[in-house]
Amino acid sequence: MPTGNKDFRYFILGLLSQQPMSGYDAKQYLESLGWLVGNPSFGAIYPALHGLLEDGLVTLQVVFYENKPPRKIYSITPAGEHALDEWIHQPLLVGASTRAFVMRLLLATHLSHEGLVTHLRRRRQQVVEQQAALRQTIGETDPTNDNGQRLAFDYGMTIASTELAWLEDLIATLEAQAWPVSQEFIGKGT
Amino acid sequence: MPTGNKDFRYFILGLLSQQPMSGYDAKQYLESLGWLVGNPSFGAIYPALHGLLEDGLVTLQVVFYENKPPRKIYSITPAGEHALDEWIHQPLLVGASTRAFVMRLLLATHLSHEGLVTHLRRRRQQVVEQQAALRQTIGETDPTNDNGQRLAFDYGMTIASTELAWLEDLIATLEAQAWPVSQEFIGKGT
DNA sequence: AAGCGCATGTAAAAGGTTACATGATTAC
DNA sequence: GTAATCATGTAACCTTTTACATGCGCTT
Repeated sequence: MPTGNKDFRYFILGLLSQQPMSGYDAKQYLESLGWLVGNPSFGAIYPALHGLLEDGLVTLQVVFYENKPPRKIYSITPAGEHALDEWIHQPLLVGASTRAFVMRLLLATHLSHEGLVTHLRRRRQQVVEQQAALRQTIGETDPTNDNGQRLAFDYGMTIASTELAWLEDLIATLEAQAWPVSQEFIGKGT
Repeated sequence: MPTGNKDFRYFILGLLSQQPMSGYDAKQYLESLGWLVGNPSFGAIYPALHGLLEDGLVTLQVVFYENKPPRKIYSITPAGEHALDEWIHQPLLVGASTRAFVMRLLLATHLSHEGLVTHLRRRRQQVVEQQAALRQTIGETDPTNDNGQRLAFDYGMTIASTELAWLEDLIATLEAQAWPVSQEFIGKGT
């Protein structure tokens, strides 16, 4: 399969594109996000950085301190910018995790207006499909059924509805921002 | 430490405790849940069943058909019931995934009233902490900051708030039921 | 006769966590 | 002197996906 692989690596690359930092920095930053994107261990972060370095997507600069251990600051290269751009514009795989969605959302600055809207629309479709699947299963299941299943369905539907509303709202806002161009056009026509 | 060990295996065991089924059945059932608990592959399901069988937590019965391939129906054993009971009452690890929470929620029938409330309370605490972490990071970050970050924070806060409200609501309902404990119809015994 | 749905299974590879090792400095 | 923070890194392990193999019966 073409995409989906090494999402985490590209996400780290995205962080570096916003600001050069060390592996330690990256860990702290991710922790500050709560569990939005999980809390990967050093065993995941350092190898990711080494890989990016090997591929020439980042460069390394060692900074020495008098009273602290030296730090390895990674910075993105032009090749890295290009790779990041390619990755972030790839559509999420069907059934991609919420985490995959949030990772790209966090790097929204690297998306064009159109790219962001597209990303949100795709997520919206997935959430709609998730809701449909739940509704169908709930319909098929006889109502005398398991309590845990009912709770989980309700949970899923509640979260999905909220996310959907959030997405719709944001999409509408972003589309309105694109609107003035057309309005100008319409204005001239009228 | 994102998840408890072998959560998935125990989750499958939980499915079997609700109804004997084959690996193929399990896959279909999980798919019908949308992405509530993910869509594990056969490469995850079959080995899990083999492991359960080896540990004596399930038994196997092969059912033959005339026009279809034979199916291997797994049923939970008393030892399996016991192991399931132990597992499901263990508190989720700090930072456990939403998926881990939902898996236990789906098996809520196997939790006592107290056990379910405890489970929900622990999840509530985690969501509260997640929100606190986000608020703090948002506060520390200067407002001229990155657009993607703002979007992701807003997303995280919105989802978290909804989940929190859902949890509070359910906990309140269950606590209200706690006194009129009522007749628990355990099993189908007459 | 080709292809699909059923149904099981396994091996290789990918990706992550856990747990450790190192070593300097600051705080109690 | 002992713990904690800073900072990097590796190796063993665990789990899961990917991708394949098998084989039957039904449909086109």
